Amino acid sequence: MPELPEVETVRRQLEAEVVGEVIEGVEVRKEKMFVGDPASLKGEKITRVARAGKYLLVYFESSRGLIIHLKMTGRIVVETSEIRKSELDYFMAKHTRVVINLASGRKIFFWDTRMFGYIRVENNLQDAIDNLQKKLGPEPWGISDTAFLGKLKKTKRAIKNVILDQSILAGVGNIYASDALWSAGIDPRREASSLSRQEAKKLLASIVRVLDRGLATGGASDNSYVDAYGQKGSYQNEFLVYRKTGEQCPRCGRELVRVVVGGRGSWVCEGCQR
DNA sequence: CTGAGATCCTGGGGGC
DNA sequence: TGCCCCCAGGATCTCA
Repeated sequence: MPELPEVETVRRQLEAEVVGEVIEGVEVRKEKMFVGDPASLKGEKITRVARAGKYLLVYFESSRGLIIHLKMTGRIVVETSEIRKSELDYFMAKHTRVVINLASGRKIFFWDTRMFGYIRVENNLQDAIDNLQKKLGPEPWGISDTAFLGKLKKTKRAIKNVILDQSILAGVGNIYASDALWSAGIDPRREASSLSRQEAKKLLASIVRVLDRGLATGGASDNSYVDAYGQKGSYQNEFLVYRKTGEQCPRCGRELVRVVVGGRGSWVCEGCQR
């Protein structure tokens, strides 16, 4: 699932590939996944690609721009000489929902099996980003232990639901939440307000650590994620507990179990997560 | 106000 | 081989 490390990986690559490119036209194959008038993008020049939480932000030279969310199975892939024809054919297959044609002749593919993701045209991108930021909490690197603890103390919700709440902390998804909670030795079902200062500090440090590890490995390609070059990341090879039902806890050896928290699968060691 | 649950969607996998 | 059902989960919506 594209979470912060996956989206950031795509952002870096997309920025490296498409800044300076001018949009020639947009081919929308799935109406619901493109919000706005595709024809209006002709002539827009891309100047910057940024990110807010799990949202990709594509700036144009004008005040306009795009907000992209990959949701669960979205992929953004840029046509480059490194991507072989066979791979492009694959991306062009039935799950390609939008194709952005660039004046240089290259293409940006928006591929999404489950069609939860979207590209939205914003006539005033900065205003749209400002509104988006109001709904997003800080990224895990940008919050103090004290401020994090303060947020936890305010709610009786399960700690896992709280760290997945984008208005509290932006960028964490199910994979990194499960691994960070294991790393910090905290049971995902714990009431958030019950965490001690020490536990909150440890959890925040664990979240930062797993996200950094995700970034360093190019993200998790557990099922459908690939980067902007169509390549898999490798964080899935270092999952701590995510989707490891029945395997041994790396810390205490007890069998890991899957529990459901907030309707989501969560992997936990009931021996060393309290 | 909070928090829980449904919803959008398709494909993969297990059971029989 | 085929069919059914469960599962995957980010954000948004409804409802208690």
